[in-house]
Amino acid sequence: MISGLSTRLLNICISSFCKARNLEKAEALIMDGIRLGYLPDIVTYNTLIAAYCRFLGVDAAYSVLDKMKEAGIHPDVITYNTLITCATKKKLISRTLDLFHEMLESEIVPDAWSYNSMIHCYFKAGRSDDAYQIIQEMFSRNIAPTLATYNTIINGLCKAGDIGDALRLFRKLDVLCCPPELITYNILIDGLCKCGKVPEARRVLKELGILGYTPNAITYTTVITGCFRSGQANLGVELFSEMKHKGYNIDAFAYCTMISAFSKLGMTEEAYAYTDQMLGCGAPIDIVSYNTMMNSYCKAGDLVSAFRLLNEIEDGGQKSDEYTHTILIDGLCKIGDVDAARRHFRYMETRGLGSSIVARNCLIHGLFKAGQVDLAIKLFSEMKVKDSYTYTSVLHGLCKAKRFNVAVRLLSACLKDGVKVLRSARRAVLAGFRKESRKLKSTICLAKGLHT
DNA sequence: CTAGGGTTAG
Repeated sequence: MISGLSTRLLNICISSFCKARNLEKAEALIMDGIRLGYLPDIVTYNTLIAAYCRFLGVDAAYSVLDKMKEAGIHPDVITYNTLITCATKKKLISRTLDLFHEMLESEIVPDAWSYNSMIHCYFKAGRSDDAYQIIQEMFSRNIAPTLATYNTIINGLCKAGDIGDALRLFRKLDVLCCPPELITYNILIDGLCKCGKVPEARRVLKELGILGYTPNAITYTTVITGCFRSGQANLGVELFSEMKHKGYNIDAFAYCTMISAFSKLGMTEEAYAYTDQMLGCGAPIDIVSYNTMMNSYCKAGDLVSAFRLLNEIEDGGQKSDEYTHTILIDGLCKIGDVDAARRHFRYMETRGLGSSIVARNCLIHGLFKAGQVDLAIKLFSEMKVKDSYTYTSVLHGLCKAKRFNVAVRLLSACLKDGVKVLRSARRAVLAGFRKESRKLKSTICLAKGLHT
């Protein structure tokens, strides 16, 4: 009894150290506890695993799971849910699936949380059909869906472009005994904005107010992004100052919303003004904020400032990511320095980020633009995974280089494999090929004429 | 231990 109580107290202390990111202290406390005879329990380990997931990633967290098993404590459904959620957050799809299977093999019965995470995982991976299958499985196993389940599905449907189904499910929530909450409204508003239905989003916003919900900072930034996307920059700016005026916490999220919106419009001055505000307000600057600032510098052609930020990131002990380097590579290509872009891509590879399809797409585009056709084709043929951006860039590039025969063959391969290619690329290839054929025909006619 | 806002390419 006393031992149980003490372990519980120990767990509370460990939890607060974990929240403060002080994992060394947390582990030292576990060791102290063991010395005093208070053995860590499942809660201790789950707390530690959650902290490892948050700060060090799923691999590090998994090593705690091994230690836990060595100590004779069996992982439970919460242990696996924690790991699964972490893997999904990091977009490690196959890792998520492996963990789910491992959980089943360990005879741990998945609960609603597990299923919610799996649904989220499949939607995030763009695998809607697999998500539906998991939902089916959840129902057939009589696991009651929660509001989080419906929120996850509505979000997934929105992201998959299925706004109609998302709205239908949303309207059914009361009947399903899961009345929507603010988070549900935020999901729906974002989904509506992202598919261009800003007026509907504003209707939902109004409905939210009528029902007595108060929009939070997330609601605001979501609507602001929607305004900019629909060409209503003024309204976006207005809402931002309203947000400030009403005392909402203006954090890096809010500032980055404005910075990236103005960057997209090519309005450098405004983007820089919000950057100054962000840096001046003392909010912590995370990697996404750095990437946002770098992007605005790159869009303005100021690569010197962008690289200065890269040094700042690395000196400050933060880790640059795929976005960071892709932004730089694209920036270098846009100012015409493809050699530097290639060098930076090699640097990116040394950082273990070389598999980035977006970075490769940018580089291919830049190489074609700079007339380095053979290098572009080499990079293209080396790519293991290609997408519709890859093919569109390559088709445009081949047309620019007047290699219409290759382009036609590639285009027909795309059509056969169901790869979506921008209409502009399809038209360029066909127009070029027709023109080329006409030229060829007239040359043949001319040659025939000369010989007869 | 899940679900929502800000970062990249045609």
